[in-house]
Amino acid sequence: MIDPHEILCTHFDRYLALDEVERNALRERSSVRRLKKRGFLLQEGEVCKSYAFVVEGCLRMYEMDEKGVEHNLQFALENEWIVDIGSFHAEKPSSLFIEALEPSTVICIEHADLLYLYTEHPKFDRNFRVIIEDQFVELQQRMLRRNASSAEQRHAHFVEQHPALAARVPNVHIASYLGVTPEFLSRLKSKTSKGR
Amino acid sequence: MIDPHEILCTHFDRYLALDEVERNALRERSSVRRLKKRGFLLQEGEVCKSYAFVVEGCLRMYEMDEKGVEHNLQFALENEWIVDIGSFHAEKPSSLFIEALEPSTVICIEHADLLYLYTEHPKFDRNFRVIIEDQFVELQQRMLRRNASSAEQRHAHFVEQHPALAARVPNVHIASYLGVTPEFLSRLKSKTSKGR
DNA sequence: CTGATCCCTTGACCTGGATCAAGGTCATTT
DNA sequence: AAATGACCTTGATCCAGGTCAAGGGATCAG
Repeated sequence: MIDPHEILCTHFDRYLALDEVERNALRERSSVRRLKKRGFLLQEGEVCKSYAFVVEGCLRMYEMDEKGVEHNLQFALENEWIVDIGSFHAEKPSSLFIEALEPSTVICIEHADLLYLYTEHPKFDRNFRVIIEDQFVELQQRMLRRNASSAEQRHAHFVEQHPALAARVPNVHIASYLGVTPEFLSRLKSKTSKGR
Repeated sequence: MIDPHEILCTHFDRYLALDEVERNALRERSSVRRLKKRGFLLQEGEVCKSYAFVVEGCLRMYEMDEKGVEHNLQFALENEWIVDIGSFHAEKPSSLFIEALEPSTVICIEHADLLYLYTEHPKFDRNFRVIIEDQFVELQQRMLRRNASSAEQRHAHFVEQHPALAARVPNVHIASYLGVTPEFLSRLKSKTSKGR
C-alpha cells in the first residue's frame, strides 16, 4: 500500500504544490492514525485535537440533541478533510462527534503543529484558506437547497452529487444529513424507484 | 465622518494587525463604493467582482428560485464581509444577488487586487483564512440548527444572537433567512409576545 | 393630498413530512 | 444456531408549517 503521506502531498498538488522542505515539515508534524468501524476521532466534550485528512475509509461528524437524536453535519471520504474547526482553533470543548463509518486511516495534524506549519511555511496558510473556501461554498449551497427545495429534490441532488456516499453510507445517516427521518427517506426512495 | 479605510484597518486589528506597508497596499488596492437603498452589488448572471467589507449600512445576499421566490443566504452589517466567494474566485457567473437594504458604504477589493495582496503580503492569506473559518463555523452551526430545531427555536435564537438585524431588517427577509414563510413568522411572533 | 408600494397580520384550509408501532432481513457475536 | 443489534420498510395517524386570500397601516413619490 502507498505511503499515506504521499497521498496527502499529492492532495496538495491540486492547490499550490509543496516543495521538498514543506513536504518534510508536513511529514514531521503529522501522524497517521487508524480507526476501526464505529471508532471515534472526537467525542462531545473533548477538544478537537486533530485536523484530519482521510486517506482511506469514511467518517461522519454529527451532533446529538437533547432527545438523543443525531444530526449529521458532514461526511468525509478519501482525500477529504474533517475537523471541528471551531473547537480546534479555540481549543474549546466540542459539541460534535466524529465517528468512523468504516475501518479508516487518517492523517492528523495537531493544533501546535498546524500553527508551526502556518508560520514557518506560509504556503499552508494559502492552501488551507483555499480548502476551506471550497468547503464554505459547498455548505452555502447546501444551506440554500435546504431552504429552497423539497426533501425529494434534496435527496435526488445528493445521490447525483455524491454517488459514492449514497452507495457506502447507510440510509439512516443520509436521512439525517438531508434533514429528514429515515422513514420518510425510505418512502421517497420507494416512490422514485417505482417511477422507473 | 471617519475615513472608511481606517475602519477597515481597525477591523484587521482583531486578527493579525497590519503594518504601515500593508495598510498602504490595502488602501491602494481597494475602493469605496456607496449604494442606495435597494441598490445591487451583484446580480444573478454577473461575475462577483468585489470582496466587500461593509463600512456602513446593511446588505443581504440571496438566490431566486424558479418560482421567483427569494431565499436569503446571508446578511452583512457594519464590519462584516459579503461576497459570493465561489463566483469571485472562479470568476464565473453568480446565481446570487447582493442588495443593499439601507443606504450603504462598502469597501471593495477586486479579484486581481486581492491576489496581489495575497502574494505580496502573506498576512492577508492568514487573515482571510481566519475570517472565513469563522464564517464557516457559524454557517455549520446554522445548518445544524436548521435540521435540529423548530422554526420557533430558530427564530428565538436569531433574535437573541442578532438583535441588531432583528431590529433593522424587515420580517419578510428574516423569515426567508430562517427558512419559513413571512405568514408563519408573523404567527410565531404574535404567539411569543402573547406569552409575556 | 393621494395613490402606490411595502410590510405586516389574520383566517381557513391543506400537505409534506414527523411520529409511533410493528415486522422483516441481514450480519456479527457468542 | 441462536441471539443480538443494525438497518430498512410499511401502515396509520398527527402536526408544523405552507398556501391562498383579504384587509390595514405606514411610508414615499408625484
